[in-house]
Amino acid sequence: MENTIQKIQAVYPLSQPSLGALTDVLTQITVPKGKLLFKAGRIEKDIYFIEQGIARAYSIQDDKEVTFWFGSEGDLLFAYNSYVANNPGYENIELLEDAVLYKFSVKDIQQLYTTNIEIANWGRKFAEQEMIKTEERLISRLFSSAGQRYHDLVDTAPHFIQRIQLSHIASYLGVTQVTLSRIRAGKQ
Amino acid sequence: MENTIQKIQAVYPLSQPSLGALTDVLTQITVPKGKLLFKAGRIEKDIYFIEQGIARAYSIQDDKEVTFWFGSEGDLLFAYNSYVANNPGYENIELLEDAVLYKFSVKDIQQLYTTNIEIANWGRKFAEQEMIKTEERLISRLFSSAGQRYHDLVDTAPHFIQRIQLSHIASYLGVTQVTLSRIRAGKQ
DNA sequence: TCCATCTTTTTACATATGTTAAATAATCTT
DNA sequence: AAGATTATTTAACATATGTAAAAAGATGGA
Repeated sequence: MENTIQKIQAVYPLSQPSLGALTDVLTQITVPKGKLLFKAGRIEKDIYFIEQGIARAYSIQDDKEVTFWFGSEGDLLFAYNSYVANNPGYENIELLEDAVLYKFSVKDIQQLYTTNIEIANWGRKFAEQEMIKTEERLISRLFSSAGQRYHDLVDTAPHFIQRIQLSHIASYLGVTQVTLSRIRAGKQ
Repeated sequence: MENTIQKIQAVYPLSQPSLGALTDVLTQITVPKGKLLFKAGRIEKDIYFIEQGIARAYSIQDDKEVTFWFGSEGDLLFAYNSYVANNPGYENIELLEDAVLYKFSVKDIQQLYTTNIEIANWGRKFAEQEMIKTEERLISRLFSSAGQRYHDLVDTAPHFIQRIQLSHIASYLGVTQVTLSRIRAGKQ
């Protein structure tokens, strides 16, 4: 569980006992490529660390899939509204490769939040970092053209470009695959 | 400080002693319309609750202001990167009306986070709620046209439409003011 | 290795949105 | 109240991106 431990300590360093309390609630599972782990409209009870593999989150809008997130090793899979407020999620999350995950329940982590101040602060830092990342994605949409954002993605997350099919990348960038082809051909 | 207290308790209910510990670090200030409270590139040491007034956050991109956030009574003014990581912010925050704010320092709140588990969980819930709100803004951009988003804003936040000039609204919606005029005229 | 399927690119055309500028409307100042 | 300034709408034109369909390329199974 190397990637998972590294992610946990990168969010907010925990003492050995607190780290133990957190890892005690984790269970390893393997999931095949193509598995739809989260479905929109459900209250999701579990959260997963990605130890190995790649995933995308999408929603259906006017009969079309809109991809709005990619994750890989070290990222967490969770439904925002289920995690925060025990409400139905709007995200479908699909594994794009065979994956190894560490699973735990929202209930377990919330129990730890109210009893262990280190883990409460871990949860705070985790939410703060997700908040920053989400804000960055929003800002990048507001400030940059699809072409710029494609090149940013090539520079900062080449593994996404290499491992994910272009129809999903185009959707993520907010353009059609035709436009992404034009971008890749250097026509803008 | 009615709006501020109400906001604090809405994020995560605090016991009387914890609420006292938090409000003890607040100072009331008044700020005139037009004041630029946060400037991009600075490490911002303070955070503010909006007790009364309205504000916008924007950045400069290619010589143009891009507005990406509005806030009013009960919202917090803070620079994401300064609050989370003590880094320079990318946001300019301008008061659009004469305002009453409650000010406190990032340092003070972080001190409380490490010593008071209730306030640590308050900070966690606050970040989680900001994360959800930011994700919602992103999703709304991805899924809805500017026209739909304008009508959503009219329905869910009419005070923003009434109190904020249309050039800022257009920027927030990600279109030019010409397009917003066409939307308002019902031409789409 | 060949065929079927899936993915990506290219083409041709339609259209929504941007740009620039002018006209109208609203607000502020003295 | 008049004039000046600022905000909003309208018009005319240019262009980037979407749509639909076909072509080209890649992948996988028998």
